[in-house]
Amino acid sequence: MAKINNLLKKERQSYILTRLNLHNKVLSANLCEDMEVSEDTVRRDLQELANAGKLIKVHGGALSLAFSEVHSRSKTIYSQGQKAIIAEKAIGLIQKNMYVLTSGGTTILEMARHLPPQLKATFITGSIPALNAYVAHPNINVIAVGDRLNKESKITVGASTIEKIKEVNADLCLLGTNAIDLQRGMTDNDWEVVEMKKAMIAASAKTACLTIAEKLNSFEALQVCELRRIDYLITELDPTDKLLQPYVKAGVTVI
Amino acid sequence: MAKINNLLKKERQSYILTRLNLHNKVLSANLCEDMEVSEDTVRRDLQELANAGKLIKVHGGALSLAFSEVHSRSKTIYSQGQKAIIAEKAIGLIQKNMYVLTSGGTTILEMARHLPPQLKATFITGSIPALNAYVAHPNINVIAVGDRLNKESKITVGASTIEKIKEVNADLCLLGTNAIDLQRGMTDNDWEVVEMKKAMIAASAKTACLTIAEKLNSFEALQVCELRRIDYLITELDPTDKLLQPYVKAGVTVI
DNA sequence: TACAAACCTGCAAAAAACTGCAAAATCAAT
DNA sequence: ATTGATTTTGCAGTTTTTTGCAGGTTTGTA
Repeated sequence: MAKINNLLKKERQSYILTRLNLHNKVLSANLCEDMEVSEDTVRRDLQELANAGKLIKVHGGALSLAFSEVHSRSKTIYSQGQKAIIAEKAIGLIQKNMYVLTSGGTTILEMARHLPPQLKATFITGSIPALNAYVAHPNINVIAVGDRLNKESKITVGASTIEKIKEVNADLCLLGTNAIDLQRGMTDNDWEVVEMKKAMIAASAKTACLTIAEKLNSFEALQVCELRRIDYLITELDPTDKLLQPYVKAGVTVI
Repeated sequence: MAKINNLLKKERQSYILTRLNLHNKVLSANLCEDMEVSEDTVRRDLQELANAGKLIKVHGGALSLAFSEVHSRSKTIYSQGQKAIIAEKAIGLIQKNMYVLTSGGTTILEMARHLPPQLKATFITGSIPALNAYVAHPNINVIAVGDRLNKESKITVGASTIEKIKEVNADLCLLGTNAIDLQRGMTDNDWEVVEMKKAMIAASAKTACLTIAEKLNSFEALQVCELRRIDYLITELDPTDKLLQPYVKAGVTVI
């Protein structure tokens, strides 16, 4: 970083803000070296800018305002909206009298809440929160696959669950997804959950993968299935989005 | 997962939350490796975030709030105070490592919420609301008996459910009760629910009948079991209450 | 029941922040 | 240009924050 000296107070502060916009963070030690002023001066500058609400002061430096917004309330509501978009798209795949296998997860839950009241279909799942949502629906049939409960993921797991799923010939499988990328396909971090999802995919004619775009191109330790086993990829983005083109090219129908 | 170093404290915590939102859980060991700080620092970060209510700290890592928020809405239950009394009495019957079959209903639900956190036992049920309550408990094992869902009563019913229950040798069966009287024993109004309860009683060494006193000496169309099959009768009243004496005389242990 | 991993407590070193103060710089008039 | 008021800056000493570590304890699991 270039050294700049003999700055007036105003100039220093605008320099700090410029750097902050560029890198989203500044360190006091760096600033006082580059501007050739004492740490105290830098600290006082940061303090003033923080009081003016132009940055967030932290121990050792400062962060840009964009930083705090990442996990604010508005962000969580925003992601709720994204999941609602995904939910609507997924519902478009469900036709009358279909048998639908679903996993758990917040995205699936959102879909369960958005199901149109007149829809007639049969939903099969081991996810307790999903079951909870399905029972509120007036017309669908619900089948719970039972066995031991994995309390962390709130789904039933175990041999009996897998067996029951294998007996099903479902039309569609809707899977909430923790991670997906081109090389490793769909991956997850819980062995039992992975086994469940594998069984669901095997028991369904078509598989749809629901995920917010944030989780695209990330991976976890355990593979659920290769990318080519996935028929539909559903995100909140427009199918023409640049981020999704690699998946289109790989043969997945992106919705 | 990519390594990122030289982070400010706020950045570290933000990074943790991002990863948590992405994958629903993080391991301390992973985090301290990826951010290149000591385990102590990670632990302190997680502790602070947990105190701020941004995540759930668990042994070895942390969990996202997204999942646990789902079941937080608790409707006010009819005569909740009385049901709490019944719940406490019923819990007194449960001993360590017991296998307990339970039906559904608000009284059972109240009991599920009152279970002492250190209790270790196995609970088996087909009731979705009960399952929802059981998953929140840190130590119990939970087994869901699965099959078609009866949406009115929110329990699983059908041949497969009955079969599964028959395989169990439970120590105790806790039944929420719609109606009980001296002549007809326990009665109910839903064919499928009655079949489930019959199976549960047959599969248990002891049967406890939970009911508010209001429902004593009333009856419904379908018999679940005769009075002599009931080992314990649990109401909110004192066992010496006049209303209960006929049941004592009939050989039921009134609690 | 034994073992390893995770946890907690207290401590100490390093970095950063704060406090008060005086020197230096800036500004605004003459 | 000079002077006086005001602001800004740097410094010394002290306090706080952060971090890692040593130890002893708890916890989860096989």
